[in-house]
Amino acid sequence: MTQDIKTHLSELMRTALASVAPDQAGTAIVLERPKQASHGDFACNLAMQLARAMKRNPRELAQLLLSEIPASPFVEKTEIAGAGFINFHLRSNAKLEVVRAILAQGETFGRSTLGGKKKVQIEFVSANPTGPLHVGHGRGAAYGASLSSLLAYAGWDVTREYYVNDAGRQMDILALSGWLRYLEQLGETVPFPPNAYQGDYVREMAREMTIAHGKKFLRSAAAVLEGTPGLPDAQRGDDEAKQQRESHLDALIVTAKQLLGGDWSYVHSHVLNEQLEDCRNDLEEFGVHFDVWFSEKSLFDTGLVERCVARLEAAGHVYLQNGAKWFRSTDFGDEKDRVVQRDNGLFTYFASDIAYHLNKYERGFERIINIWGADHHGYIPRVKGSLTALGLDPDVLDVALVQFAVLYRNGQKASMSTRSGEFVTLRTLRDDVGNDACRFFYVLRKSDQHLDFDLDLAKSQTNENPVFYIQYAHARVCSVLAQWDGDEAAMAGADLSRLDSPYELALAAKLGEFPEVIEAAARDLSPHLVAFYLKDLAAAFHSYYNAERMLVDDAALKDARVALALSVRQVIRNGLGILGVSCPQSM
RNA sequence: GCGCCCGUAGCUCAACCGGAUAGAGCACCGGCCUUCUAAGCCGGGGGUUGUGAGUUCGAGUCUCGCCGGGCGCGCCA
Repeated sequence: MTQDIKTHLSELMRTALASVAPDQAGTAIVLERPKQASHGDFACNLAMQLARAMKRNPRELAQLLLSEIPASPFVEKTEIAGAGFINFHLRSNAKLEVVRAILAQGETFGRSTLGGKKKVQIEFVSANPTGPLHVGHGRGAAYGASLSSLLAYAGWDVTREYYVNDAGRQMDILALSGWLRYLEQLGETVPFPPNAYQGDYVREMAREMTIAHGKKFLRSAAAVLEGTPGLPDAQRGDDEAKQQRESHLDALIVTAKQLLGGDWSYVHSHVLNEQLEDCRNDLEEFGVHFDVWFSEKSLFDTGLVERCVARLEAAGHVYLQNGAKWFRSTDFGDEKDRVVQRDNGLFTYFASDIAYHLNKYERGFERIINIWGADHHGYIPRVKGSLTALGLDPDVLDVALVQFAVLYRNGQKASMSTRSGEFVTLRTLRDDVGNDACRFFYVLRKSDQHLDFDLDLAKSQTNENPVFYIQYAHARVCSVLAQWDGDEAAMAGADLSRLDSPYELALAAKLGEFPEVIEAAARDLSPHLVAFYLKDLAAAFHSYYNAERMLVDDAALKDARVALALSVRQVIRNGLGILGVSCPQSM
């Protein structure tokens, strides 16, 4: 029953609708939980919806509908209120039925068949493995992991995937950075380029290489610098100077590849694997798990990128200009056409991304969700355009944008640039704040809203962090149950009729919302709704806890209250489980 | 300049397909521990939902203008 009380009411309304307005039978029945208790347990706005189509007074229509609603054993009374709402007041047995359902269903309570077991792929984080994850990635990780759990809970067959950008220039820069540090440690100092990776982790990787391979990769500084254009003055920030720095870096990469020959790919894969491993460990510790780590490089190795571009070409969506191949994305709503293959023959990142998406479709996913930083929003039209051009349905793909978290320390913005090395890592944040608070804090607001992450506040470990509030409710239930020391399983059959206080009925109503919250949150890709719901549930429990005693002498009443407490514990567990937050037994 | 997103209490944020008196937390003020965990509860002050129009039974929510903020506009990834 439980959730089906809503379905039940919906059927009552549909019966009334068929009788009052047969030609409007297709109108959706909307049942809401009124904000005010005096408005009953459910409100229906059907009469107002019909008013427009039928050009009649909503209250009159409400009266007609009301007289046609069949009698129900669960409904105490119905009434017309406001502009034409029909309010349902339920009998208390109907309100308490949810407790029984929770105890019977346990950790499956709230699960839904909404997703129909359809295969959905969720790709998230996908940070370049060129350095530690920072707090911006953390948000994407927390959101993606929670969303994945949420959709799985709502009946989807979820695959969590990380796209590893192991094929581009950034990886070359990282390999070069590691190698230059390696040379430096062996006494061959080449001026470290300002636009190479500065972080200490690069030095550490270099140290590991010296330990493992000694002087195997050693070359003279003079050889490295030979033929390399010089660096502009460090103070210069103009475009020309920036261009010169990039050229300098690229020249060094070319030289390094020549000097190292086959060893270059060793250095390259060494730094890649180091960073990837670090990243994976970081995420696993954060409770963020991936089913697939997908290599961008593999798209080139299997020739899919080439085939993909050829396919676009064959379909007439590609033209040649200035030696480069352009995809005519403007035909599909993009602002301008995009290069897929440069005049030097190299494919662009966009080309491999088209191939990646084609691959996703070919793997048979019925739904694809990309979680991107909001700064990539301009990228959506060209990707969707390329899918359309390939004859695929672009609506299979959803892109959920995550705004970057802006970090504040001592009331000031903290820098988050990876290259400068002055960023706060996710690991640092987790150490300071704790994984639970971190996971919860990240999903406490809509993902596409800016998040001000106040480090000092998060570090303070006070009750200002709402995750404690929810965990505390759970711990309180556990504490009561420990003192009660009865048979939990037997409570599934407890007589609940003794629960009649406003606190108890309000709590039961709140528990009953859980399945609706799950579905709404899954539909909107909004795990934050689960977080807000849990705060509300915890609040209802804390109020009750302070108002009534559960372990009373009256055995029947005690059993009923214990059953209620057990169901609260279960729903908190189910909810926090989706958000990746633990449920301590005591605090 | 063009495009996308956002403006809600002092601060950080909610608000289910457009519904009834716009809600929480923090901060501030006043109460509650001889009774299951005070990381809690109860009460109080605090709002022209940036602004001006429009759509309708009804707008924080939809449409348009304006003001303010963010992001994007590479043969980068």
